[in-house]
Amino acid sequence: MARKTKVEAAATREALLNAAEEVFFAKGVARTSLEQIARHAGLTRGAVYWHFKNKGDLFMALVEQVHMPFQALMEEVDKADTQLSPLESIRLACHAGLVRLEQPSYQRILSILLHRCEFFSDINPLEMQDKIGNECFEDMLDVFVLAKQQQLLREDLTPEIAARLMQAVLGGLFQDWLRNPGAFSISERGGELIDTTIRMMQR
Amino acid sequence: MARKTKVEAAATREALLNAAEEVFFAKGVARTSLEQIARHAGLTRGAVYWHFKNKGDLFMALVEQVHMPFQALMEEVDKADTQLSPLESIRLACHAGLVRLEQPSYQRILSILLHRCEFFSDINPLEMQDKIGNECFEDMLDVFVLAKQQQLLREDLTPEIAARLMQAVLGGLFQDWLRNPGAFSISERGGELIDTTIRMMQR
DNA sequence: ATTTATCCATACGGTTTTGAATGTAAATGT
DNA sequence: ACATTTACATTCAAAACCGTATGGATAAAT
Repeated sequence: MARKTKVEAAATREALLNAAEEVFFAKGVARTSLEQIARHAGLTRGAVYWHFKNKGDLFMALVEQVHMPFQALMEEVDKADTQLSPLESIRLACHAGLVRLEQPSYQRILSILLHRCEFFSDINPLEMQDKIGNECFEDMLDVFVLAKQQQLLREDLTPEIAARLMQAVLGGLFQDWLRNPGAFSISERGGELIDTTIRMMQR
Repeated sequence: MARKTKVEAAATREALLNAAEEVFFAKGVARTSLEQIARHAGLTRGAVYWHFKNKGDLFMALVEQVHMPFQALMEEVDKADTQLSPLESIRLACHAGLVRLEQPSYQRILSILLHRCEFFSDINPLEMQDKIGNECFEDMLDVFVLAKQQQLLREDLTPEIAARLMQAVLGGLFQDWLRNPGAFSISERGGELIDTTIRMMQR
């Protein structure tokens, strides 16, 4: 086979990632072979093993594309309006997250991570989910602590419980929606849930 | 091989189910072969294919063991105290559900269904999760409608949103806990979340 | 007391998938 | 201009797994 230029090589790498995303999403990770991914991209397994060590390596590369820390969302909304109350920051950051989720690539890759893969080789999706969840929790907790200090929370609500509640709502929402993304609009129904949750938390 | 008595045969079927539960939980459904399950039970694949059609059939038999409709929980708590308000019924039914989850067998099988299996053959775990979730939602919705009629809910809360919120909280909680059951006690932390959610919903 | 059906082990054939080895033509370095 | 990488395609050997077919001893039916 003829050698390609660097840009062409980068393009085939992208093509492989796109193909993996589509086939993983359609058939699940365990049931798709590297052969199927390569053929879907119009290539052969040789290309896959050139660009990636194995299936686990390819999977990791896919998931890294959607790493979206909660803090980044917070900074984004705080930059747009620097005078937001803590609870408003959280509310808007969640809304911004929902909008990102509607992007097809995010949706598919998160769906793969949550619902369409098991353990394999040295990859543990549950640990990855846990890490993402805990990171999100820590970031939210800091802001809820602020809200508590400013007396914005109900008296019977500690920052810890508020953060855990918010995390559970978001986690359950994602899970429900990613299972069946066509059933409802996540930005609409999710926004509703987030708004009422924040509203109920206020004193 | 010598023929066994009926009770012996039923015992080996149970042994196969238990072995499947343990190996599925430890390695995920896709990565475990029927050979591994059989050997774990001290048997061979012949026994598996005698008692079950294939891996999907075995999986279905496993999952059927943990079918726990929300309505059953409601009836259970309503039987214990027939004078409960709708919101108290929901709260106690959720608590009862958490207690069941702590039973190791429930925990393992639900963890398999949620986190440790993908599509395979003609089995679609996502559809099963969806069905369970919707069933739970419908049952809860009925009770929230009652609560609304009795003016027990905040004015800005419709029964639909209340039910969706509750479902999201429970779903996120299960997901978090099943990912890492040793991290915290679900009846404690989950009970806390449920209680505060119900409390916040009241007017 | 036979006969038959059951419960499971064993053996067989076939498919799928993997990782590595090898080939090769063009791009790139010098 | 030449040597060397690069970017894949192709081929190969090995392992894993499935579904079925077959065998065989005994419980159960008659």
